[in-house]
Amino acid sequence: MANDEKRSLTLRDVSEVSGVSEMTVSRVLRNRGDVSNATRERVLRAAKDLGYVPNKIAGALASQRVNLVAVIIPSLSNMVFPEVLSGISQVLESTDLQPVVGVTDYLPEKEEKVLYEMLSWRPSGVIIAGLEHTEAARAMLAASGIPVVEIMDVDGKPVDAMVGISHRRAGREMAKAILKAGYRNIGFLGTKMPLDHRARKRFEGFTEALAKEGVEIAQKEFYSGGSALAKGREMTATMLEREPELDFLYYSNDMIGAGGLLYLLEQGIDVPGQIGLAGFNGVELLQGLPRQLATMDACRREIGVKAAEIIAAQGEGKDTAMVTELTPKISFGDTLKRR
Amino acid sequence: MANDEKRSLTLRDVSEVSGVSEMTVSRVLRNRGDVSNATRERVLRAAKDLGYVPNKIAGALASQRVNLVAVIIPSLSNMVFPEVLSGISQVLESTDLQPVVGVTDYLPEKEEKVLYEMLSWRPSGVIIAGLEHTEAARAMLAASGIPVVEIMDVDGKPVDAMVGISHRRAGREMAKAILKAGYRNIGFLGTKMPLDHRARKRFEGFTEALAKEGVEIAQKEFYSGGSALAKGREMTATMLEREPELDFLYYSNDMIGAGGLLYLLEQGIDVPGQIGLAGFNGVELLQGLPRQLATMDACRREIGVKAAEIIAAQGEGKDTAMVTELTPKISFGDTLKRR
DNA sequence: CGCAGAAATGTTATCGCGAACAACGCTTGA
DNA sequence: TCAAGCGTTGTTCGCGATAACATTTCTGCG
Repeated sequence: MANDEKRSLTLRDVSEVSGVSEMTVSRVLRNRGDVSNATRERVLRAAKDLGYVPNKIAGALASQRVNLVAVIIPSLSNMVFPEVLSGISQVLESTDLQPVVGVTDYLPEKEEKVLYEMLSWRPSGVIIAGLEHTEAARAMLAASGIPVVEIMDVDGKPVDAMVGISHRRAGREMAKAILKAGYRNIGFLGTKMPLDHRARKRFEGFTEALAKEGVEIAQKEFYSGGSALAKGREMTATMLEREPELDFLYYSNDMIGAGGLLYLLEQGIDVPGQIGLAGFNGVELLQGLPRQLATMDACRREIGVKAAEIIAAQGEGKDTAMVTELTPKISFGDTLKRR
Repeated sequence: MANDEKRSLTLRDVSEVSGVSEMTVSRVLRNRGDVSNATRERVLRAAKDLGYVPNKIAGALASQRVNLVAVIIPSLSNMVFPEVLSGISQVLESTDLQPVVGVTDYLPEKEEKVLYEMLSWRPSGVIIAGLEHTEAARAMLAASGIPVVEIMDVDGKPVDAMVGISHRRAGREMAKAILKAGYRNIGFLGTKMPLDHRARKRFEGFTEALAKEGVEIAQKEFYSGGSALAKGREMTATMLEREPELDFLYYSNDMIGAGGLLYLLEQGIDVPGQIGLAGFNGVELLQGLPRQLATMDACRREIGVKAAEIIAAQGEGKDTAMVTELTPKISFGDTLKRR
């Protein structure tokens, strides 16, 4: 069954064993073209006995086709991108395409490097998070000649196609809901965000909508690194110490929101009576919390699905919409009064 | 800067623009061999102007070398594997190797498929989670002729190298610690684990060590799917309803443990006085909980680091240890009495 | 039985790059 | 001035597969 040679097997080895030409072996293994059942079986048998695994490198070079889709995202360690990936995988599973993931750690230069690396494998498409890239990265994407889908965000101009939500609008909507519920003394807690453009846009939309009603954010607090849950806890404590009059806390993601929620409950503070809370993302984690945190679904899975569908469709020559804006819905949970 | 042709660029295009041979361009772009500064700069300039990205497919075929390391893991959506990955990436970053991730969803057939797919790209090494694979998968690994490191687990026989902890031992140690603290009426909560061999082994070690002291697990509960935090909560409620006399709950992972902890605290139950708790993995999340859950670190990052080091070393022809067993440490937290 | 047309199989020419070796040209010292 | 020596650049060939076309072997039907 196994083979112990140093040199790896080729079509030629299989063809010699099965007594047909390399071309026929190739046809059998790719299920393409007419091959009689007898030879097909003989070839499959030989391939299996030898433990032959086709060399896609050579195959790709010869056929000028690579069944890979580059997926470039900032991080795997929060809950958001794995869910996007799962949407992508689900769709691609029914095609012959395969996702390959690259992680950028929110660093533009690393993004550029990862992109270069992936493009050098000539994938069939690129799905990349965000609309902000280095100039070189944009140029590569534009020059690549393959379908490109920028995801998560629609506040900007895409190289090619984009699928996402408007984070500015998400921030605005949340602000409106908060104001409508009667809160006025609002604190914001988020990541240090020079490089997280989507968090920044939410923040901008949020402050903008507040300003329109003459409200200004009373307190801000930013973190970076560490356990988000713990950070949410700490930041909440710090902020309330500084400004006990706050009646609402808007967190830029659910994890720190959850940390804040746990802290407030521990302190015996009335949520949402005394203080209201809201996060962002709609992560699954929230379902296990003592109280349901108000949040806004970022449509992560759906974004992955749509993006993959675009790539798959373009692979088949079909035309597709260039911009797909999804609309997140507020979930009020138990931490944001309704009216 | 950008190029709009349909056909993608080749060395030839760059060579024509810069007026040297393709070989010289190749040398410049790979930083290999002697090239005068004048031509080097001319070539780099041309490549950049054209937006040329080398074709690694052709390069790999010609050089018979691929700088990819296949990393095959069951899931991305829990906290455990991303951390392993981060260890791997960190090490590989200082080499010219690059990880490529494949996900199996804990399904042996999918693992086999993913492995086949990855091997067909002729990577420089394979890092794969677990010691249990289909026979075909084992055969492929053995026949591949490249370094293979099986990770996470050392309770079994590896194809080649392995790095991990003994989950049987981890289960035993936790059992001992629990007994030593005086608990006797113990419940177990975990995943439905026919396919999660490591969870199964922990469970086996756990029951075995209890049995040695004449203790038997009083209640068991298994889940699958859904939000782990919420499941932990539900299962804990169910279990205590069925058997209020329990004085300890051992969870097969920290997420469900955290759900249980939150539930118990809400119910005003004295932890760890009335009921003790422990989980497994040592995930970062725990740091934000109201009380520190007892757990056992799975050495995830370190496993990734060691595995990557082995691959990197073998790439350079160095010999390495075939078995690396790491020893997890119990962290008592606030939910397991000390003696 | 014979021949058209389909089915099955083989042949040849790439694909884009890198390894190995060849050739070039400039410096240097006898 | 010229050969040796070295740094630099070019040529040839092949990596392992597939596309496109060529050829052979079956079929079926008049």
